[in-house]
Amino acid sequence: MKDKNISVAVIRRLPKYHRYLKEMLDNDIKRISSKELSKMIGFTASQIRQDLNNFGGFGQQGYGYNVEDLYNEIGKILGLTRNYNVVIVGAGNLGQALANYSSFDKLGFKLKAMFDVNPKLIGLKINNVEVHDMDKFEDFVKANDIEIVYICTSRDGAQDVADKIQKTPVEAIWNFAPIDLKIKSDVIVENIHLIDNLLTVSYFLKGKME
Amino acid sequence: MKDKNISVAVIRRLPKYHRYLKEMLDNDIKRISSKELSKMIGFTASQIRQDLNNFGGFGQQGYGYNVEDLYNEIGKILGLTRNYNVVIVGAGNLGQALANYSSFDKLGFKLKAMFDVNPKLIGLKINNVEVHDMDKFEDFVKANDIEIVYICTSRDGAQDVADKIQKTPVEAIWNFAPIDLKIKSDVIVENIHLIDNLLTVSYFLKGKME
DNA sequence: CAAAGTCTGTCAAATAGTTAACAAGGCATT
DNA sequence: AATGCCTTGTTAACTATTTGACAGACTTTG
Repeated sequence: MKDKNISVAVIRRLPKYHRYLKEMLDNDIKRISSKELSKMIGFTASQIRQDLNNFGGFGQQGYGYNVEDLYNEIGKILGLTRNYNVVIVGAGNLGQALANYSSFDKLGFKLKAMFDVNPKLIGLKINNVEVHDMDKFEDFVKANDIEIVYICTSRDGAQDVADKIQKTPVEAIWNFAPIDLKIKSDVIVENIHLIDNLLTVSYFLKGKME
Repeated sequence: MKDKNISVAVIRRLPKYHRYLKEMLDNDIKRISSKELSKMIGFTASQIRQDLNNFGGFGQQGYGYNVEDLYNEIGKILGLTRNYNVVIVGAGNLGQALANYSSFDKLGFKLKAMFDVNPKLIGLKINNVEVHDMDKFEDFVKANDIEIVYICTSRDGAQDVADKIQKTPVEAIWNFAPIDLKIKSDVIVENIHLIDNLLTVSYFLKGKME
């Protein structure tokens, strides 16, 4: 399964398939056709078949797709076959919110520690995970095979964290700070730019009013 | 400025322009060419000119763009010329995090109230905004000209909130619950699907390892 | 077990989005 | 005030993505 030449557009749809298939699985639905899935998920049936075929022929003519198999296959494609060690930097409300989401844990993203510079937060336990002093970050990350860091600091702290990360074997950053991190190495960066997203809301709102 | 036929791809880049222009403004940079901006922002110069030209000729040949003017123009396009009344449903960590972000307020998104079903949270004040009982939601929203609702509930509570919203004049939803809301009216929905985003991280991580 | 119906995989067509190229016009400098 | 340099706006070429169409394969049903 050498996923070469798969476009990002396709990749970003995969989690949605995964989500809907999980729901079907929970509702004991055994099979699904691209047409039915289309109705639920809102993509065209053609697109669904095209998307899935990038990774192999998971369906069967005259039958459709086996929900459980397809769910597992997409899980594999998304890298959900093993656990990832994770830490959160920034133990404010947002960091705590992420620490408390059990769904990340269930998918294999295992939170090993949190870090902050604020003495009031250091030592706290959130959902059984301890908040450490940021001083300990590099050592901890190296010693515990951390692969992903969620950056939940303020805008100003984020680049510092990114710089520190580049001195470690960390492979990926999930960034919530409203800034584009400058990264020299090949660390993967995925951003949640809340403000950017909110501004599209006001754009469309404005369009409605006119 | 009849923004007809503008593609969503363009719209989603506008907030990024806005963000970079703000930074330049703060650094007293008066003018910028598409080429320089390209270097900073990572889009091609051609794309930048193309994007901006969808909305009008903001630049000047031989000179470039006036940073302040362009910032203001993009602000206008994004609907940042007035305030929006907002409430948050779900006063857990995430709701509280959003309530505490001053940047939303600065851009004109004015938080008027929060709502929750949890008696322990009701009555609390977060950043000077009170948490009300969810029972009061519809009345409050109607009485206070609320236009945008941020849904920060669990997955299970979200659709109920969406249903309630459709009985009010609320125009837009910013949804953080991991579900695609079923909406019959023409309410604008913008989703932050954290899990979907995180799964793209594991996808790319997996790709790196191979 | 054969006929009728369904549904995938895939190729081709259509649409959308991005990049390249350049003419025309303003700026800066002498 | 004229020359040369920049930089936009814009058109056209190119690339990517989505949709449509259908042959072939499997399922279902009687």
